[in-house]
Amino acid sequence: MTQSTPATGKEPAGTGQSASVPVPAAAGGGPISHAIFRLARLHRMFAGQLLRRIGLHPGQELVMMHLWELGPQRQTDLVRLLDSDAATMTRTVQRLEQAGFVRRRPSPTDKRASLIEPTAASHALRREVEQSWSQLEDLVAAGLTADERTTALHTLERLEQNLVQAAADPTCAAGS
Amino acid sequence: MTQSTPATGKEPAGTGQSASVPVPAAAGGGPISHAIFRLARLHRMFAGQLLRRIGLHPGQELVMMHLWELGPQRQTDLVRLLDSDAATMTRTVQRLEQAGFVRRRPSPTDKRASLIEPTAASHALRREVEQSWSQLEDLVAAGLTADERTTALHTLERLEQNLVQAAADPTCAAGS
DNA sequence: AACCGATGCCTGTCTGAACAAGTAAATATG
DNA sequence: CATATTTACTTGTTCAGACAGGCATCGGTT
Repeated sequence: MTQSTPATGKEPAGTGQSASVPVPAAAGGGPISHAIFRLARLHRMFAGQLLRRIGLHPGQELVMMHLWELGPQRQTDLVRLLDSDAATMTRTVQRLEQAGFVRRRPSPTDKRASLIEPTAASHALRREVEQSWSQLEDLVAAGLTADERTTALHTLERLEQNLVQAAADPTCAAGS
Repeated sequence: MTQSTPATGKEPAGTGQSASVPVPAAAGGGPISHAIFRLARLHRMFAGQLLRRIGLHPGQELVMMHLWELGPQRQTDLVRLLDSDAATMTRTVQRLEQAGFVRRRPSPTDKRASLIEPTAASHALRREVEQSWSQLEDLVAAGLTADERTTALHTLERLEQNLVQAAADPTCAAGS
């Protein structure tokens, strides 16, 4: 019971939450956290359903987008670009390779590394992927004016920046 | 939609993104989606690190919070409360049981169901879990006034509502 | 009573994500 | 040149989440 009631006097149960958004008091201690959690979940679910149609799993499309745009990359580069994990990238690339969307070529300058490049077959997906992203964006930002979208984006980035800073801050308990 | 028109758009620069937020043009087609994605990722990571200290994995704490608050529940109830999956719940409960945080008791009225209840040992975690949630909330909303927090919460809920509505909307391509 | 659909739960499979550990090559250092 | 150290990648393990399928029970109907 940190602050179950925001100072602004918002009725907890009265926030017009639809039935599909169960907000038991369990989450009262972190309303924003809980909202992020739910939004992220829904968002990911939608992304998954859009991607499923084009034969990709969530996460894979990001790899492909970077490859399409930047050309062949080493796995390390992809890891850095996506802020992902080397182990995850290894397996994701393996699955993309198995699915025929990427190919591996040994790096000419480094025997440890291999260059990942999109296959011709993959380019057929590019449009659909970009379209899906636009579609998702329209879904999530439906009914928002350009101004409101900008504001929403700022809000999200503000929250993100808080976490980014906290990660870099030594006082943070979650510091790596 | 179609505002993206990323076909030739080499116009990344724009939004003055900070250095720690790699926003290659790949995400230009869905800035809000991308922001949600990144925020969620960071947020989850922090939650994971906070929870790790108290021996729980992300997701498990939600189950426990509901059990602490509502008392013994059937798995189906937990699934509905968390808007989760029956299969996932089965395994999550198994792990919580194995970890000694919950116990299973056959339902007196339904031979199919069992009641999941928190163990005495689990109650020792309750405070820490709630504290972690507060801590996470403070991290993610650091530097925001009460007003700004309310606004941020509204923004998140607005986006969520858009997705919820889209899910219910027959015109939605992502309909089940 | 017999049937049948709905419900509660479980298992298998596949995916991403994270952590730990290990291999091989490149690079720096002695 | 020989030895560390760093880098690139792989593998193993564990977890959540989603989907498909299966089994037992419950309920309502016939």
